[in-house]
Amino acid sequence: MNPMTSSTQGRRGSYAVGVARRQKIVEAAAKRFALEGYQRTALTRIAEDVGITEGGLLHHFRSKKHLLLAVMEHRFTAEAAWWSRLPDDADGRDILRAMVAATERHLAEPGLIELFVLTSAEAADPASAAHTLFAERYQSAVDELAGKLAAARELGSVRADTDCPAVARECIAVSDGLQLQWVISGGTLDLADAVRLHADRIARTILPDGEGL
Amino acid sequence: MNPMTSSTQGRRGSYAVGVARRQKIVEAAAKRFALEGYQRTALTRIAEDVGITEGGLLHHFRSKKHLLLAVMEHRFTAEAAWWSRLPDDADGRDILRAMVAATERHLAEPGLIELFVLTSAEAADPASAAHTLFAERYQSAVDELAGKLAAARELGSVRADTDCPAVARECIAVSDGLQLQWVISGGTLDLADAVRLHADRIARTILPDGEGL
DNA sequence: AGCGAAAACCTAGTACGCTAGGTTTTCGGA
DNA sequence: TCCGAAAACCTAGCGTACTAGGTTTTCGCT
Repeated sequence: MNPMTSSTQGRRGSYAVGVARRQKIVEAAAKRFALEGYQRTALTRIAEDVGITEGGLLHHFRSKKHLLLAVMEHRFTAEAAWWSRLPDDADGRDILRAMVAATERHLAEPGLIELFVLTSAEAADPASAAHTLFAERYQSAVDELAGKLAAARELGSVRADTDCPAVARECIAVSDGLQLQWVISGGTLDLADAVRLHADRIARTILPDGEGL
Repeated sequence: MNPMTSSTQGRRGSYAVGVARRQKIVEAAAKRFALEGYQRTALTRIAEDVGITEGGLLHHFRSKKHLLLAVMEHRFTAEAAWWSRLPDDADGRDILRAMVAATERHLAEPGLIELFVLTSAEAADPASAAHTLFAERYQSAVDELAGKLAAARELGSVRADTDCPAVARECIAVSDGLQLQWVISGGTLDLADAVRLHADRIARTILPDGEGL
């Protein structure tokens, strides 16, 4: 029998101390990243926060980017949980309104959009770990949204000639693109309103009544 | 008289050697960044390429980010020049088609979109130099596109009830957001097609005939 | 021509991200 | 209970971005 299934296999998992430590690290990192920015926070500081050495921290997270990734993964999980609360039989209008609501929630969490933009850039490098995470996230985000739209189309609350995956991609692109413009404008841009305007345009082209939101 | 206007003012400008050096540095940096990526290229390498020390390089560009910025500024200038070729009396359809064409041009230049996404993230920090550049770029990009749309609206080739700045922002957001999805998909996504689909939707909502492209 | 001030460039040193390899701690099983 | 293997953690050292301060080069002006 191979070592993985053997009864005498070595201890594979983490120790209790390790799990607790990692959680503390992610919390400390999230706090510092949001507060002073990713670039400006030194790993040594985070390590100090949780009472270990920089080297010790790097045992748990192979690189600073991996740590950023862990923080973002945390956020994504919360985001996915929120979306799953949208009922399966939601009509087209409900779905578009949920998009707008999601943007408003993002705005409420300070520093989140900045971190998102940063991780996006990191993900541009195919060799990075962020790339894998983001590739998966985008795939599932597009798929989920497209799926909900397709379900609504079956129920007749979205036009039959709608290209659901394309609309889903576009909505996500607008959301990301406007978020970028928002951070760069220094918060001047009325992000929620801009997203609403787009959702309204989508509504006029994919809802059977041709009306906006 | 103040020192700025005095005939005995010190030599303010750069020397010929300096100008030439800076140009060489930007060229070398652009090449390396596109080839091996921003993070992976060391300043020492670029300095070697142009025959100076790392310290010497940092005399011309205060930081690696400033250098990246200089490279991007180069690209933006070329981009602006391209857009200025669009005639002032272009109708709504022409403008939307130009958007699609712009995307196709971006795709032709390898590494450009990656660099753009990277600089975007950098620009999220209000204290960075990239922030200022991007803020200006977005403002002028939105203004120019909105202006062209408004002109078309005056000529009747765009509906009278169109919110031109909003449409401009949305177009740019979609372009940026889809570019992000493109790099993350590893080039799998048909970017040009996705942009075309959006332009088509815009066309149906802002052109008088209600037709697509 | 050559003075002199500013640009151009270099050297030395610092902080940070990260690696390699060693030491200590945890904890399931004999 | 206590062995031992893996996790947890540390120390030492490297490469890179960047700073401070000094030296050399450029070039307008007299």
